[in-house]
Amino acid sequence: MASKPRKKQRRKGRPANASTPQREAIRAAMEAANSPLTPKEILEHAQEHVEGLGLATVYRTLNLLAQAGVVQTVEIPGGAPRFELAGKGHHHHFYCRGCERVFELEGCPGNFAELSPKGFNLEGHELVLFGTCDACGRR
Amino acid sequence: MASKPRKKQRRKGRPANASTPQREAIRAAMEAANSPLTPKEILEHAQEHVEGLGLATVYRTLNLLAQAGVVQTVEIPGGAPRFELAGKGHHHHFYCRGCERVFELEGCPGNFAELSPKGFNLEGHELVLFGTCDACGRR
DNA sequence: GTCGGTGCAAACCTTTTGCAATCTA
DNA sequence: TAGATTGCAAAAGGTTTGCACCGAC
Repeated sequence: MASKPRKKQRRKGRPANASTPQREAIRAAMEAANSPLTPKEILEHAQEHVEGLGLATVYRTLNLLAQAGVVQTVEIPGGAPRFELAGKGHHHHFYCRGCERVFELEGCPGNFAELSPKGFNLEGHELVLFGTCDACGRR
Repeated sequence: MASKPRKKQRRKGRPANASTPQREAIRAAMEAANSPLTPKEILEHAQEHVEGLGLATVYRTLNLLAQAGVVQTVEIPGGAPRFELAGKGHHHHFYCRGCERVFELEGCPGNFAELSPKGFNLEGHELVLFGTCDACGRR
């Protein structure tokens, strides 16, 4: 180790976390949808605005936004991982086994503290409901 | 046409879903653990009883047992898929962010029907609590 | 000119599948 | 012997990473 680590001299080029057409398109795709989307779905929607957009950029951007707390991951047991914009307040999801779509739910029964064993520190929870949506139930 | 069997037509070879050392070891590994295990963990534990056991066999057996309702999948957001023996009654899980272990919880607040939108048919739910376990909380 | 962002392709990881060998009823 | 199970390796999906090029400050 001949040289000592330099301090971050980062103001030369473009600032980090810049707004780019790709990132705008990815965020727009998620805003347009009112339910969590898979990376593939995000790619397809965003490609309508930015041609040549690659899946790697979608993943990189999603990870970036997730780290910044702008997007949240939504994992449905038995389903593909999805992403949605954060900042909508605490809510949960309903997964329709018929059309495999995910719906956002309002409200939360909360109060799961009593389920935690003694000495455990409860920091959060995840709740997913399963069944059939209105349309699939009528079939 | 060949003669028709009068009793249960047991085929010539080994009956399907037979008990084998591999399957016994896999089931034993899950019984020994009091928390859901990942396929890799199951493989490592089962290999102590059956040398040369392959990961493919673990997956095949798990899928077989899952289809038969003997094991259940437990998916933790942000964690690897895990498997546990079924037949323990309805319960949920606590995921410790410190040691990344999964603990089984007793009881269930139930009654999530009111969260479902009108016309939706609720068939089931999945609940996961996050936080730190007793040991990790003392650190 | 620098440095971050992007696209492409290769690498990685997890899970599934094809196939020959093995084993049991 | 027939058919089921297994182990290995290859395949298949999904996600991440390396690298050269491009564009914004």
